Amino acid sequence: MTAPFAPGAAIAIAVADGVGAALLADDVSMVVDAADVSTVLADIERAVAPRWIWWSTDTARTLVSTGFRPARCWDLDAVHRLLVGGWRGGPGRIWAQRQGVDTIDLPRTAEPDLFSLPGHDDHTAPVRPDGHLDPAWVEGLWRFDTEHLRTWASLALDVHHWQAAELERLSQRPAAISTARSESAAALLCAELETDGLPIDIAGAERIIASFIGPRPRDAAEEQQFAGERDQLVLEHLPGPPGDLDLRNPATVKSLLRRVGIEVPDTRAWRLERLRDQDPIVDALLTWRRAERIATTFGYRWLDQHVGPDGRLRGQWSASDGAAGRMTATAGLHNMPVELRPAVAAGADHVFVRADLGQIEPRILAAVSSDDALAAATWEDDMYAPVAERLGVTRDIAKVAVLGAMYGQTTGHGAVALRGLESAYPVAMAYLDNAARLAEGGNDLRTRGGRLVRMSSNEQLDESGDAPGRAARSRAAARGRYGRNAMVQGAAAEFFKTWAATVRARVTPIGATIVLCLHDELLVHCHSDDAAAVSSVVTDGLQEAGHRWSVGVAASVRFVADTSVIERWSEAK
DNA sequence: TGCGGCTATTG
DNA sequence: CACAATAGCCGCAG
Repeated sequence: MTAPFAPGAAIAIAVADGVGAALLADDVSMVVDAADVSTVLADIERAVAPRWIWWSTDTARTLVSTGFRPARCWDLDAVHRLLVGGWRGGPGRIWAQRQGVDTIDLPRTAEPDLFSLPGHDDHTAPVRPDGHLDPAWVEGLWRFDTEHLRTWASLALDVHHWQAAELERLSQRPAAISTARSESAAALLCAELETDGLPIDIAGAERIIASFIGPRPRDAAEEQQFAGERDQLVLEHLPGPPGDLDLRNPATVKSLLRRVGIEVPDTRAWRLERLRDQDPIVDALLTWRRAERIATTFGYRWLDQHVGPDGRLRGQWSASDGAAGRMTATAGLHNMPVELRPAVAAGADHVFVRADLGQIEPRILAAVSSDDALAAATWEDDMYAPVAERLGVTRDIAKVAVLGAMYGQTTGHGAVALRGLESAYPVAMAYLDNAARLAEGGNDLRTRGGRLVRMSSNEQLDESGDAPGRAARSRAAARGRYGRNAMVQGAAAEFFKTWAATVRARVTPIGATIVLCLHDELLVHCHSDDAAAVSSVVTDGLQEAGHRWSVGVAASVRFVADTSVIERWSEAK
């Protein structure tokens, strides 16, 4: 059975569990039985190395679960989010965008009721007369035949052509097409991350948790008892009757502190930290907070819910969430306390190759703004050193100033150095100011990779008839900071995904897998014997991504990564 | 029961 | 304590 597709063809694929798959290129179509999906796709992959086109990452999840991991893809949902911004997607919205019809009030299917007969309805056409997709037709796909899947694939192919043409029209054209591909690859990677999970040493994790909150409680009553005992370690410092105080209530904590003569506007840890000497109860409270955090969020329940019997921590991954399109993950994969990192451990005979990008945001700023002077600073391993020298300030001040410029800070220690930045790096600073000014005025922005950052219909803060008062100015300033930062953070996210996609492609033949993406950090799990090879891939992949990033940029920017081979995540510096 | 406020953690 | 995110618990409104 030879695949009739042309080398490198764009092949739309629609799959349904138990039904099979329909494959469609411009001039070729094919239907595959459910049982043969993974083998047939693997054959085609080997023969013609196509780019697979699908409606949503759910297709990627289906393929990964059948054992087929495509090399290249185009995820209509991922590209849609790139084109129109935000996190919303789905076939109905994607199709409406392609048709140029209203996307505010999309048709929905009626709630299923006793009168609608499953498997038998009148919906025979996918597109309604008003141009919208018929949601009932789409939702019924899974129980239809391969002929319907073929229709679904042909619509995907149509949207793919349209999206590619739209990207061509953008002023960021070359970057946007390449971003569409890496965003798609990142979505596929998300499906793999969900399947593979992060290797965890369960016994080690339990020991760490126990060191904070004691042994695993046998039942709810014991859990409550242990919690009460932890509370007591704080309350016993109080003069007078302990009463029935709830340490989880900030207002209670504030009045509790008042009883020992401490007055604070809020009870955040960084504020209490400076008051440790004032009264022993402060230290007890901070220790209690730490334990409480482990108990509620990263305790035994977390372990039981998210770590499988195979010792893998699994969460849901999104390839582009939020304003800037960073990757996000649930199950604590992105905010695990450092104390728990020793429990992230490679399997037997395996290691992690860990790499994190150094000073990624200022380097990205140099690239997207084409600031020659700032780009020159990126030639150094520590780019804040030359910046500090040029500004005549310490390295720490220089760092705070650069970060402050990207975040939109206007007060504090960095404020003075900020003025120095404006004369030393006028191009980069003008780039940021321009983004902030546009965002303040409610104008949409696009990152270098072409992602739309919506400021016009932003749910952030809409006000009807607001007088130009303090509140309105404050909201405008907030929009400015939001937009200014999104241009840098968003481009950094795109760069990271380009890097991750490259590493994914190169590391797969070695038999290694990416098990964690953390904004500027990659964790690759591989056999110990392959550590050196994987390390090279990670480093070379960065050079490749950096080179691609510098195309069309006047200034040449250097990107750096710190790479190490470790057995536990905590071993990294 | 849903939502805003507060708090914690991470990059 | 600026930018982004997930997630828990509390009090309050409905």
